[in-house]
Amino acid sequence: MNLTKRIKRPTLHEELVERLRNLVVEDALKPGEKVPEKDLCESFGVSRTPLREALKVLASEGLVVLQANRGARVAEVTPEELEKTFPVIAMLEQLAGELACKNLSDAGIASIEKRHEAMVKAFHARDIKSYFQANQDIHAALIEGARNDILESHHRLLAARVRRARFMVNLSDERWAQAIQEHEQMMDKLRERDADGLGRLMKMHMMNKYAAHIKALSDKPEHSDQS
Amino acid sequence: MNLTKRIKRPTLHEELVERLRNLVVEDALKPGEKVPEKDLCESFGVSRTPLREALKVLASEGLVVLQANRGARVAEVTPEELEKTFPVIAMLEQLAGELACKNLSDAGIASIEKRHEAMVKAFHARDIKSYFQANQDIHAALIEGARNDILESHHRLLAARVRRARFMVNLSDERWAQAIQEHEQMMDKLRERDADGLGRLMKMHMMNKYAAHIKALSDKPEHSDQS
DNA sequence: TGACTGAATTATGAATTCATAATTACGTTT
DNA sequence: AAACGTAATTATGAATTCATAATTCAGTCA
Repeated sequence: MNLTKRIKRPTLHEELVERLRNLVVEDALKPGEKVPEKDLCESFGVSRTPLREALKVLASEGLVVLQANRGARVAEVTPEELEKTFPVIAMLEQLAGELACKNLSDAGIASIEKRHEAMVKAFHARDIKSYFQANQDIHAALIEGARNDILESHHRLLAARVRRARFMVNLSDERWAQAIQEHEQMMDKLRERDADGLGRLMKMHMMNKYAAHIKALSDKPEHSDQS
Repeated sequence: MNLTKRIKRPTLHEELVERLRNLVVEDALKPGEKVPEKDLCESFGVSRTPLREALKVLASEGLVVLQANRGARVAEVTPEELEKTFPVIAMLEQLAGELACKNLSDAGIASIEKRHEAMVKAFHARDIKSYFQANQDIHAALIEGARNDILESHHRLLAARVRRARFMVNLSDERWAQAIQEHEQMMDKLRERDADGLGRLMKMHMMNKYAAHIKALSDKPEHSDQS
């Protein structure tokens, strides 16, 4: 009798890390906002000890910042941070593309292809929600297809931080169309299993996304103090 | 009266994260070894609370692994992990090389040059200790010269994990000489501020380092059970 | 009225306590 | 003697308590 399956009862603090991370990434806790231990403890029904452990982890991930004797604040998403984060993500995506071409099975590629079609359909239907989900799925599948958990975990960390930026701007229709085109090209390379090609495209895709963010930010009138 | 300088009194847990990380990276705590909270609490003179917070952070950095109700163990350094980590570091070094060429001042380059000479001297004197230190300084200076703290923090995380591998093998004289040569080429590119060139070289340097590790591991007789 | 002082309150960092899971030690049975 | 089962011990996860830093708020004085 070999029960390889382990009974998984996550510890409180692991659970909390996950839930808190979601609150931050999904913008339920807004950047700059202070994270009141007491309130969260009550709403989660736990004591401060595991919650504080979770906050330490979130801090090491860069999602919150701790100030001694002043508690935790949700980390801001600044243009400077984006400027520094995107190039790093772009490099990781490049590597992911290269490795995915080598390590994905034909079935894996077919699965991505299906999601790609769903994404294109969502684009034509202007269904932002579905588009966003499909897009995220595709990228996640490519990263996972690289079969490199170190790469995956670091990518996830950075992606979480950057994903919060989507609440700062709304992407233009032009950028949306361009992104679809880039994805088409990526699919071509993936089908051909052109590792270098896909890597280059994924890196470029990410830097173009960054450029679009920058542009959207500069176009945004808000915060321009001269009225 | 503007005292921008803040009195910095690190919290206990920050201090502990640092000290524990050192113990792990410097191999005072051996891979696979269990980390007994009680003993460490005594030797550091702190209670379990901040120590456990520190362990959670170390775990999120991948230096220890936590098992529910079974405490913490120092993470193993496996060939599989190295295989996955080195390509990621290599990409980050490539980016660092590109950015360093753009962002380092002439004085910064001169400073690296000086360390490079010290390293070469240590090589000819076969002074491994000094060599290792100078080498590490150079890489750190290049990373820092990239002026990208996101890149820097992720690189530091990965470098810490990989650095532990040096206790697994001893590098060959051939590899040592080759590494020096690679560094010479890197210095050339840096002087010319050839961003792409330096990036490529740094990536290659890292992958060659990996290859040398693999070779040294396979040459190593230990653990080959047939006696 | 408005800025400053200092006490009261609150929130935080860290130690301690408590409940329980894991490990060890021991005794029993075959 | 070896293997199993059970009790004692230890280690861990989480709650609670305690000390102190930060913040709030009321009162004072210019």
